[in-house]
Order: sequence, then C-alpha cells, then structure tokens
Amino acid sequence: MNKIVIIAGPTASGKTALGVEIAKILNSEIISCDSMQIYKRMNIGTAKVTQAEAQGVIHRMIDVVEPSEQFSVGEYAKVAEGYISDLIANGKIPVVVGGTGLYLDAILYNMSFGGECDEKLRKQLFEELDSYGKEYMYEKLKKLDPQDAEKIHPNNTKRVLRALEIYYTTGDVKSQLLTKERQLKYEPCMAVLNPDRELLYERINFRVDKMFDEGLQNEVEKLISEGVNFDCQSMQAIGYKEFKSYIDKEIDHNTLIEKIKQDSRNYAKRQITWLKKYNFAKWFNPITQKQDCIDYIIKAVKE
RNA sequence: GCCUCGGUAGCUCAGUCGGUAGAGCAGGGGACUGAAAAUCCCCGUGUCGGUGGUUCGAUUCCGCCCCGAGGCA
Repeated sequence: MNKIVIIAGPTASGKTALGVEIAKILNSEIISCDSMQIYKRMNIGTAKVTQAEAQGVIHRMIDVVEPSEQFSVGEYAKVAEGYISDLIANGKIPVVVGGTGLYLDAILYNMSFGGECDEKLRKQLFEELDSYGKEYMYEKLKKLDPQDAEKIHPNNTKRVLRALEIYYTTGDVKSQLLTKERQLKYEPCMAVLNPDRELLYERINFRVDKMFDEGLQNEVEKLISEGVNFDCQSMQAIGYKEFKSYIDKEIDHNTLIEKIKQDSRNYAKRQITWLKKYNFAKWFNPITQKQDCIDYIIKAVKE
C-alpha cells in the first residue's frame, strides 16, 4: 500500500505551516483537505495559505470552484484522488493537510457515495418538509430504510432528507451503500495537531481579529457585489455567514466579531471530536512537540 | 439622607402562595458516507448577597447590613 502523509487538526492549530515544512522535506506537494478553501476569492476568512506561507510548495484542492457554485465530497474525492495518484506515480509522498473530517474520510477510504444531488428533487423534498413536517419525513425514511433511520435522529432533518434523496436517485437505500467494509486506500502516516484547549481558543480569537485587520469585511462585501448571496453553499463558511445578520442590521460590528470567534471555537471542538476516531493517528501538541511531530512523520514515511 | 427596584449556575435571567431550584447562552462529551466551516444528540448543586428573627423547616416571610441601578431631596 502506498504511503500518504496527513496533517490534521482543528482550525488554528498550525496545520498550514507544518504541512509546508513537511512537504519541503519530502520534496512533495500539498493536497488541501478543506471544504471551504475550495472556493476562489474566499481567502481571508478561510485562512487560506498565502503565497509567502506556501514558500513555493504547490497546493492542490484550493481555489477549485466559484463561490456561487455547489461542491460536494464526491467531487472532492474524485479530483483529490487524481492529484494523489499523480504524485505517487512520480514517486512522491502526498501531504494531505486539512481539517474537514468527511473529506479526510473520502481520501482515506474507499467510499461509495450515494447518487448525485439533484436540485429539483432536493427542492421537492424541502417543500414536502414544509407542508408535512420533519416527523412525517422521518417516518417516510423509516418505512423505506428502517436500518438507516435508526442511526439518524429525527431532528436531524438534513440527514433525513439526504437519505431520502439517495433512495430516490439510486433506487437503493442508504444502509445498502454502507454494507461494504471500509477499506483504507493508503497507508496513512497521520498527525493530529492538538494544542491545549484554552490556548487554541485564544489563538482562534486572535486569528479572527487579524482577519478583520486584513480586510475580511471587504472580502465579504466584494463577494456580495459579485452576486454571491447568503444562500450559496460557500456562504455557510464561518467568517462569512455571520455577516448576514450584520448586514441586516440585527447585530453590531462588535457582536459580529464575537459571533465569528464563537462559531470558530465551537467548530474547532467538533473537529477534534471527529479526529478522535482515527486510531492510527498520532496526536501532538504543536507548541511543545512540533519537532517530535515532524520527526514522527518523516520516520513513518521512511519505514 | 429617604424611597423604589434588583442581587439565584461562568453570563443573561426565570422560579419557589415556606418543603434547599431551572431555561437560554457559554463550557464539556458525542454522532457523522455527494450541503460537513453544514446538521444533529447528551450533560445543570449553585454558601439562591450577608446576618439575625419567625417557623418543625427560609433562597422564599420579617428586621438590619453590604453591593448595584434609578428616583426624591
């Protein structure tokens, strides 16, 4: 099995810098694993690598679609897979850097996602939800796929609808898709960066302030003037979506900043929860164990 | 100085016609297969400002004191 380096961790844990450092040592490229850095012109708020930070290291899976476009894990997996294979074919070890859990799964495992999302169908499901309520939709799923329904909380409407969507587009029920054993596609040499919680939160707060200094508001206003609205998937990103209530004059500027910090902190915690499931990953405190982490990765790659 | 209203969880506040209390947010834990920076689930003991009194029993009623906000002087 081919080796692959993975640097993961919550937002503001220092993945970017460490990734570049390791990619340089390995003379390789970085495959970003981030659901929001996919979008072009969303640079400040997603903390995308700057040219200076990249130090000449090539980054893939960044700036791949317009902020007005839809994107999905399935597409991510397909495109990222291409870059990874190319690197491996050239005798290089890909360096995957990012914190989007589902996307990491998509790289690591052989997964068969359900059918593509069908705009019309999705709309239809939403209308049904509006008129009959979430309990009705859940009951509907329960009849079609009791096994999957059991795993989804009735309140988690988004999941319920997606499960229904899978059935209507593929004719197969979701639990059917999941019967196959998950299989690792590569041999992962994986490090999770995990600063002390308190420090992590401080870093997040600091970073958000910095984003505003660097012109986050300008970036958002520019996107909006281009026609990107808050219904766009890209605008679900933390650091962007919070601007809606600010622009609608529901909150003041200071509350906006605090809200972005808060959302970022909550997100970081969810990321950590997800990353705990990779039992082959080694966790490091990026402040006190940075060199240990680099040594570990380099050694794992050479073994 | 007098009057009024407050002082309850880290924060904002609810409540107890007297039987030692509960929401939201924060915080913690968790789930996760084409929206995932999304979406969802679980977790609430704290001298109920202090101190006396009434009472079998006070955070709740009464007195005094302290702190905050407002009003009258």
